[in-house]
Amino acid sequence: MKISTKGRYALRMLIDLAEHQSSGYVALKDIATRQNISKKYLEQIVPILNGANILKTNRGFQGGYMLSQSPDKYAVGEILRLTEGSLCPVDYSEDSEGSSGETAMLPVWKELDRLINSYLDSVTLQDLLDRLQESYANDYII
Amino acid sequence: MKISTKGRYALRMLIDLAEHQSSGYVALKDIATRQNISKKYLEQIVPILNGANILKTNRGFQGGYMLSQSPDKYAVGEILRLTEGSLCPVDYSEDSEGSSGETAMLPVWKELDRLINSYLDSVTLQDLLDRLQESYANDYII
DNA sequence: ATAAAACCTACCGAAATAGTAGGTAGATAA
DNA sequence: TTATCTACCTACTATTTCGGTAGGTTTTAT
Repeated sequence: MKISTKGRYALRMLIDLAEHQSSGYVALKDIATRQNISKKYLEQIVPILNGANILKTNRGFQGGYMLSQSPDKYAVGEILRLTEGSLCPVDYSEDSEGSSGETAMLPVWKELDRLINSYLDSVTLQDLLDRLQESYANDYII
Repeated sequence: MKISTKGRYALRMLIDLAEHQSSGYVALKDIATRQNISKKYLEQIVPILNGANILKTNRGFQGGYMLSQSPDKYAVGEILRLTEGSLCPVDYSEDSEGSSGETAMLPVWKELDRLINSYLDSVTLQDLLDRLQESYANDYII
């Protein structure tokens, strides 16, 4: 019952991009350094986001990535479903043999799935950004 | 983000035991057959529940297992935490290096954790049993 | 005594996880 | 036009987890 680094790194990358929207295209190298993630591994995650039109890309010298939409258009749930596959805690597609155990648990798994997705879809990149600004502001006051 | 067979099988076993409370000690063989689970694999899961005083055991001839308490005393969340370990979707124990990405996500993971546990702790074996009875009743009517 | 049950320990193949490594292709600035 | 910086692509790999098997030992009602 864990979210893998793949999904977490994708989110961290997008948060980083959201923070640096004004900087134009941001090189993967910089994101990797700031977020303390292996750049090579990030390279492997990027195509997933790229294929879903999450990012705008510039290749070559001074190339990099940008968010293709404003941060309030990205739900955390959406990103995680892209990178992690379904967030559903149980595959109840096949082999629901109808044993009493499975029958009894099915509604529980469905409700849990609904709960998880509903919450994660309610949080956007913009929300995360707002909270970051707040935490930075607090740091300044103290 | 999946719950493994370990936790699901444990739940199915307990549901089976709850259904057969009146039958005295129930042999693992019977549970395995009814729930369509490898008995040998179940043998490996049982000690986890046994160590937490979930079960009463009788060894030897006509031995088997019983619930040590009434079904309303068992929360699904409790069973899953025993078998799966923490249900928390992210280990935020170490390496929270303070990169903006981690900082921003931390409250989200915590809230998700709270949500998951809160829901799963609200469902008891008795609830599952009640729903099963209902579904059996519906089958009879149709 | 014997059969049926729990209990225990070791092993094992496949898949997923979390990366590395090394190279190709495109864009820009000098 | 050439050097450099970037994205992009493909393959490999070590480790861990998952989902079991296999085979034996101990306990106990009959």
